[in-house]
Amino acid sequence: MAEDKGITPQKQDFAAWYNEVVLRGELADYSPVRGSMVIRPWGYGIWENMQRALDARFKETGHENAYFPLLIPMSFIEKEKEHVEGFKPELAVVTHAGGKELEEPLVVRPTSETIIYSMYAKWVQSYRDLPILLNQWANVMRWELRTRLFLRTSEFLWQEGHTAHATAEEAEEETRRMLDVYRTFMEEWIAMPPLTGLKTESEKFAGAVRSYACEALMQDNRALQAGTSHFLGQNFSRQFDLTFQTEGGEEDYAWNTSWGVSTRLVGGMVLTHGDDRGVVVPPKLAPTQVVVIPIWRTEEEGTAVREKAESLALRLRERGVRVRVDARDQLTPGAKFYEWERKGVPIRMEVGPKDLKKEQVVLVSRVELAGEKRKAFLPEGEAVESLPGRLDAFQTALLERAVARREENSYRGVESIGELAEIMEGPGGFVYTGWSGDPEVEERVKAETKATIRCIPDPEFRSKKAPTRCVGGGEAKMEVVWARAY
RNA sequence: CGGGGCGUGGCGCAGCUCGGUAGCGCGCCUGCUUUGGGAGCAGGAGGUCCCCGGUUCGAAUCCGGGCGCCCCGACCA
Repeated sequence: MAEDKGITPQKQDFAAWYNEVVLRGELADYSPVRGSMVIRPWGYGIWENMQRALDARFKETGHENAYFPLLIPMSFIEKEKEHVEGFKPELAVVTHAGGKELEEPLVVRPTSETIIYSMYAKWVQSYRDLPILLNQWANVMRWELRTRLFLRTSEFLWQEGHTAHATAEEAEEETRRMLDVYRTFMEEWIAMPPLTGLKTESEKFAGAVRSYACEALMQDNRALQAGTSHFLGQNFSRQFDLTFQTEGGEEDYAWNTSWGVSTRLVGGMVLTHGDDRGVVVPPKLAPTQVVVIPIWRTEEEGTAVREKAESLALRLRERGVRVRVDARDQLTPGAKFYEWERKGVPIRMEVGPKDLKKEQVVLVSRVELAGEKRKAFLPEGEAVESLPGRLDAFQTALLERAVARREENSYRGVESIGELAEIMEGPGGFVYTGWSGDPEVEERVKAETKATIRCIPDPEFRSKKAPTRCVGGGEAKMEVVWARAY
């Protein structure tokens, strides 16, 4: 029976590995409707921790939460030309309600720009009403052809920030600020270090003037667009009459931004840190950071050991650690070890009769950190005292590991499509090349290599020596990063 | 949309070639023994075999049609 208990190894079949890790780690399960999923408590707890951290940052940067409705009049979506074209194929439309056909079909929001800016139009008269800085936590629906748990489902949870400003400069600044919020969050909380930069015309959000994105490199060396921030210019303002009187008394259209991250981040976390044992959850995101497993034989031992486990848990909670004691009697300790490892709890604490006598505990780390054994036998006091530090070290180590992996799989100075194709067919990764800015080149490279331009990287990610040749021949006007994407 | 796979107790599957009244593992329930890396034994519960139609004395099995889900390729956070 030991045979079917393992998870398909990453190296054998990455897609199968991912599915099994998500399902068996109890992050999510398939729902009866094609392409939609149920987020289970463990997965939702991770999302809640993400929400908490992000929400705090949104508030710190001056935003408030609000809620706009799920249903949007079809005519709204149709107002912004590029916006409709971008979303039409994946809209779910309500045509009947209350037992009869509706006069005007309603769209289940794929995103909320239209409804939100139509409301802003109502609320804004003067430059004094600006800026409006709102965010909403919501579900959205995009009828995707091909779906994957967390990474692409028909319905998903996200936040969408929508702001209106009096000047383009201010809106642009907001766009960049929120991209940076995302980037920092991904690094500090998910330990998933993204590349940031500008999207090309063909990859930008439908309806935006410019899109910026966080692009993270997963363990299979494919890129995951993990967060986007858009400068919308006056595109939506014009369609929804979002005008205001300037200080000089003239009428002008407001400048908008929108930005979002979704439950896709949970998938990104799995694809960044997971291993053949299952999920690995960074301590800052883990609903349970330390699981205490009492081990006993006799009832007498059981009582003593469980008591000890509870008192240790209490002491850890006093130090701000999220702890859970798993005292279930029906499972052997080994079964619990496997279960919590599958779910990715960062640290396990074992307490048995032997430890009671020696006044020690066993700490086992979910992953082997640089230069440390997974298992440590420590005096109780020391274990308790050291745990917050251990969790921090765990978090830091994950980020360092991920940064190192990203750099090891980044290729700079690539000058030809052939070279790029070779990397894509082989190991994959981020490939930096020069680009003329010609969409035709972008299209051709994509057709030949299946790689897309993930972004025009921000200055800090650019190569020391700027490329001079475009990957498709001719002169380079800028540097871009290619990868096969999720 | 194209290609592939699958649909049988809660889960994973066998049975289908060659029709004869449904089985295995895990899980679940009860009891006893267990518990430091996925416990053992004994007893037990649980199934419209995806749906509709056809062939047949008889269909999980053969034939026709439909539906659903998953995976792989073109579009997307």
